[in-house]
Amino acid sequence: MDKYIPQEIEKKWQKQWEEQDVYHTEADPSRPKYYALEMFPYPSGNLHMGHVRNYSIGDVVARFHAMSGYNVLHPMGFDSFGMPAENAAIKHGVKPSDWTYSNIENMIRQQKEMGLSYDWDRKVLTCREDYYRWTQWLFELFYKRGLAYKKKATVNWCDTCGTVLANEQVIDGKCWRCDSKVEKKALSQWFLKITDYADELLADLDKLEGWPERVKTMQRNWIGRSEGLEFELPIEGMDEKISVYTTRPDTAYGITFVALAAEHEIIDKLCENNPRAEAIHAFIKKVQDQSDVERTSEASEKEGIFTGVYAINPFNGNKVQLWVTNYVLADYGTGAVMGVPSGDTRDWMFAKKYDLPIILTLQPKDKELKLEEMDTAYVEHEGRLVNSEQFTGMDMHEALHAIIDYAEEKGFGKRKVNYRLRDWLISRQRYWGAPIPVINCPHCGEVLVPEEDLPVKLPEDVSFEQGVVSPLANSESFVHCKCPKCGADATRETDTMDTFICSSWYFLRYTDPHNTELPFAKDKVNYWAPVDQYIGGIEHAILHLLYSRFFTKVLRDAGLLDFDEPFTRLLTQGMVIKDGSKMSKSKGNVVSPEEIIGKYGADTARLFILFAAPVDRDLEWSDQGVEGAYRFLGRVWRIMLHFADAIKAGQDDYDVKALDKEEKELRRQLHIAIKKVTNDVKDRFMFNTAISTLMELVNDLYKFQNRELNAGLAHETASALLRLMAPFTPHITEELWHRLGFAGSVHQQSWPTYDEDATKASTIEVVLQINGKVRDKVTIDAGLSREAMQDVVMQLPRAKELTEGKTIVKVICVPKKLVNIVVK
RNA sequence: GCCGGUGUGGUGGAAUUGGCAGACACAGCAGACUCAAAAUCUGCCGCCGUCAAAAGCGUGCCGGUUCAAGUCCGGCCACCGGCACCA
Repeated sequence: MDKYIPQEIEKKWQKQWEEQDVYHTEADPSRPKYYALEMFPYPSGNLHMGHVRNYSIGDVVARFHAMSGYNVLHPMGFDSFGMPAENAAIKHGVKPSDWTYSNIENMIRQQKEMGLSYDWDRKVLTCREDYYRWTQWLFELFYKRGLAYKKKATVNWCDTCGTVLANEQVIDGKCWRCDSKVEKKALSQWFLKITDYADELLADLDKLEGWPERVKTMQRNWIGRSEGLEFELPIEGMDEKISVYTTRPDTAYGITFVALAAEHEIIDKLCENNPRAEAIHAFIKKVQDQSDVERTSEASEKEGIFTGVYAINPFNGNKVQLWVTNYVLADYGTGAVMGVPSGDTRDWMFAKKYDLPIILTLQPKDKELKLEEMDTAYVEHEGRLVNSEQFTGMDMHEALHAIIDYAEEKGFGKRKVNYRLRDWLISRQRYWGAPIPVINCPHCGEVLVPEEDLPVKLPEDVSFEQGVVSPLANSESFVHCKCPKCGADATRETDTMDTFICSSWYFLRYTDPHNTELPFAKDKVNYWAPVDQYIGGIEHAILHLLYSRFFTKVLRDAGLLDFDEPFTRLLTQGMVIKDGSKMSKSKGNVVSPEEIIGKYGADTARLFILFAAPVDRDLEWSDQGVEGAYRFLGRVWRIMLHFADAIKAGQDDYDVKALDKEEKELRRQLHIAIKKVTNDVKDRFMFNTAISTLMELVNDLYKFQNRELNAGLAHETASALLRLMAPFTPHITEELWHRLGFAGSVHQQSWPTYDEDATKASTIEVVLQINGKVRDKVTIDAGLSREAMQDVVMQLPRAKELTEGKTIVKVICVPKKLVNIVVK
């Protein structure tokens, strides 16, 4: 008998599928569509196991839906702008484009070796002119809609990367890519106004039922919406007011000071003719010399300096001190905070340190607080107000709203919603990215490059050297240009866009990848998108997934598409772990996909990775586990060929009544397996249990290896088994499909269906329980009534023995499952 | 601190609606085949106990609801992830 040699059959079928273009897709409004998408990779040069896992999952989803009758879009591309290409240029003197394209070529070869069902004709590379032209076009669309603007701001600077970073790209004060410490710099940079969409980005998370809870939670945290009151305190002796924001207006009668951020603009005015001015400026300098990390760390002490100036609490007319502090954030709320020591832990500590007064305004129900006995603030959201004039005695929640109403009525405050989310900084001082299509004219100011002049191409006369910031600024041919409006000599923007812009719309481009008139045609995008199932790593929970949602909403408002959310369902796969930690070169625990595929074949690699753990959990790599997957495929191979004659002789239509008892049971297991695998793949994404079901079915088939098997049943079983396995292991199933005489490609067959009646057994096993403990089992006729079943079980010797001399309190009978006798 | 997730044999994991805990696989042990080995096929495999059985124990911990709890409720613990001086 032929041996299973994956290397031969995989090559053969990959070639044939490619030649016959079997994965080509066209939009077809008469058919239901399914868009399955894996996050496109950065072209680092080689696939790693995380990729293999990602694509294996996606391929099962895509192939399953294709077999289930959907018109499936399953594309692949490369997120091919970015720093590593530039680093390669600096280190090895290769052009970023050459480095990138050769990496892409190698990775596509590896992806093809996996046997993935991509429509390669739709390949999207973000670094190609035919793509970044539309990235620039979209930037201009944002600009025209008032959503792209340039401003001078304190931004995050990574010196190692020689560029700025978005807030989302700063993780624990460090650069998301190179892990080096992020500094603050004041620069004029481009931003996208994602905050305009904060409310919708938050609210629509509730619509995303197919998203993991933790991803939605992360986005909620990141957006950080809060509701409260913004109100003004007049400054004593000056014609100025200071605005503060609070989520606890119910504590407003307890204000004893106001804390200002060191950067607050009113400080200059407060310092005029102020004997303390010098000390105040010295304090501010000290604060600003601290890094962001130091400043915001839990450990750093809250410090401040009294300005000598007082503000008036508009609620009760109290005089309160104005302090400059190191703990109030300049860019959140108003940059000034009301200080209520009795109701806020930080304010309490601050007041204790500088001996500021404390007023209690809230009493809990179950105990009575006394200021002199308290050693921290009372921060619970529960209780009744005290010392709060007309609001005294009111419940805290009621008072919160009543006090806002009062402030609005009196005209010194208003309801306000604040967000933690900041606008998206998109300028990057790097070469290998999409140039920002703006020209700076000495007369006209900032001017968009006319649409017909797009793309603004990356120049070739660029030298890459260590430490050079903004390579484009050093390119003569790039910088100098004419103003499109007035024709005067002008200069170009020399920053490129954050690569997260490129990846915020690539999934839309797949729907119409060759369009030269628009980024995508509306009918095509509306047919294919939104993505039905998106699959990728949790590391993109905020960055890419939030940005893509933002883009989708803006493009909807611009009329380019008709849906609100880009990804209907999201699956965040777990990491691939070896010896307890993520595979990485530095840890030396990397297993190369190429090696595994070379040794065992792609089918084994895919099967193992899908079987070893549920898709959303981390997966511990096991060489022995891979062996096990390979063994299973060998078992399938042998048992299928063992029954080859019967399978070929059998027909789709055969006399099921002619089957003997064992054969009937095999057929029953087959139909149970079809039901279970379908359910696991379609609704639950439980590929590990789907595969275990297939293994059980194969085990059942082995019970027949030393006896005859009905040809009709052999045929039915092989046909269904190969189709059930096809999405997981596309090559071996295709090979066996042909060898066993089935027509066409297994991948173009319809998904097997099951006969509910065929899954039913004629006899069932029921359990005898005494006081909830299993004491015996008995096989009964499946057709027995509840009463008859109970009688049979009650008559069991074990039942009699164990109830003898005891009182039967109760008998619970669960049809077809168990009888529980409760005795005393 | 707030939010989310996870916790089951030697190991990865299963148990979908409260109804036989441990499917499937890895590792291990044994048998068949073989001169032998590999490969393959078959069987055993939670702990304790027993010649074998029975009984008992067992899903992070404590308690509760229920005839019945891995699953529901209350209270903890540990680990992982996110947010955090956001007023």
